[in-house]
Amino acid sequence: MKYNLAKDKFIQTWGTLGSSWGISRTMAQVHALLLISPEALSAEEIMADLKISRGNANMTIRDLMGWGLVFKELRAGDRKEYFIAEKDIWKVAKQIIKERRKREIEPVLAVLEELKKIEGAKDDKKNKAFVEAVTNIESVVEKADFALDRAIKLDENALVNALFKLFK
Amino acid sequence: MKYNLAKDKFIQTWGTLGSSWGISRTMAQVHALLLISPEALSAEEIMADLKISRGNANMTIRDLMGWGLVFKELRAGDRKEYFIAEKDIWKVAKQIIKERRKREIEPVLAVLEELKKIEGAKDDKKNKAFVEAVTNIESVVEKADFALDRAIKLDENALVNALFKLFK
DNA sequence: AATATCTTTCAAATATTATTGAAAGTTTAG
DNA sequence: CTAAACTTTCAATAATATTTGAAAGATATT
Repeated sequence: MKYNLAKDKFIQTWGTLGSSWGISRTMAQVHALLLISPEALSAEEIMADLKISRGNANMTIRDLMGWGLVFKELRAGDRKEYFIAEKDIWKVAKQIIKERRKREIEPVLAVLEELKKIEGAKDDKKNKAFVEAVTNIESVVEKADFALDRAIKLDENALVNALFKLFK
Repeated sequence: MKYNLAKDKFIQTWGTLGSSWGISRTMAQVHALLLISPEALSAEEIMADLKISRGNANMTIRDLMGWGLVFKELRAGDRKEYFIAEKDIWKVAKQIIKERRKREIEPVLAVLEELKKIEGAKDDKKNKAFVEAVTNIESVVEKADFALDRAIKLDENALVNALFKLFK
C-alpha cells in the first residue's frame, strides 16, 4: 500500500470510529492527520489536506485543543499558528477519559442522586422499580467512575501490568 | 419530586447520555422506559408513553433486542408482544461492551494491522511517523481490548473487588 | 494610520440521521 | 377462506448536526 492511500484509509477509519463515539467526523479526521504528521501543521495545510473550509478547520482545531489533544506551536518570525497532536496514545486515551468523565459521567451521577429522592409510597410497584433501577445504575456508574479515575492516575505500563496480573 | 416528573427526567437524561455515546436518543429512551418499568410493555404502550410512531417504536425495539438489552415476552392467549429490559445493570454494561468490542474495536484492529504494511523507505520521515503512530495506537487499543474482554468474563463483584485491590 | 496577514465568528446552506405513517406483510381465529 | 389483530417496511418528511464562506476581529508591519 502506498503512503497516500494508507494515510487516507487511516484518516477515514479514525473518522468513522470517532463518529460512533460522539466525536464529529471532522474532529477525528483532523486529529488523525495530526497524529501521523511528523511536524506541526498550519490551519492552511489542514484545510488543504482534508478539503475542509477555514471556519470548520478553525472550530475543529479549537475543540481539539479544548479536549487537550492538540497544541499550538508558535514559530519565531512567523505569524501563522501551527498545530501538533499529542503523540503518546496512552496520554490521549487518558485525556479523553478524563474529559468524558467530567463532561458526561459527573452530571449523570448528580441527576441520579437527585432522582432517588422521589416522593411516594415505597411499596408502590412503580416507585419501587424506579428507585431500584436508579440505585443499581448509580452503583455501576460509580464503580466505573472510580475505576476510570484510578486508571488515569497510573501510567500505561503500571496499569497494564496490574491488569495482566489481575486477569492471569 | 413526583413519580412522573422523575420518570421523565430519567428518560431524558438517559436519552442525552445515549446520544453522546453513539446510541440514538429514542433507543436510549425506550431502554430507559423499560428499565424502570416493573412489567413488560407492549409496542402500543411504548408508543403512547414516549409519543413516538409505530414504525419508530418497532425499529428501536428491534435494535435493542439486537444489542441483547431487551427481550420479548409472550403471554398465553394474547397476540401482542411485550418487551422487557434486562434489569441487571452490570449485565447491561457487559452486553454493551461485548457488542461494541465486536462492532467497533475488532474492525479497527484489522485495519490498523493492514496499515502497518505500508510500502516505502523506512527512514522516510512521513512513513516513519505513520508507522509509529499506527503501531502505538494498535498497542493501546489491543491492551484495552484485552482488558475489556477479561472484564466481561468476570462477574461484577469479582471485578470490583479486584479493582479495589489493584487501586488500594 | 493604513495595510497586510492571519484568526474568529456565525447566519445560511448542506448533509446526515431520525421519524413518521400509510401500506404491505404475517399470523391466528373463526 | 376471510377477517381481525398485530408487526414490519420504507419512501417521504422532519429534525439535527455539520460545514461553508464571507465579513468582522485581531495583531503585526511599513
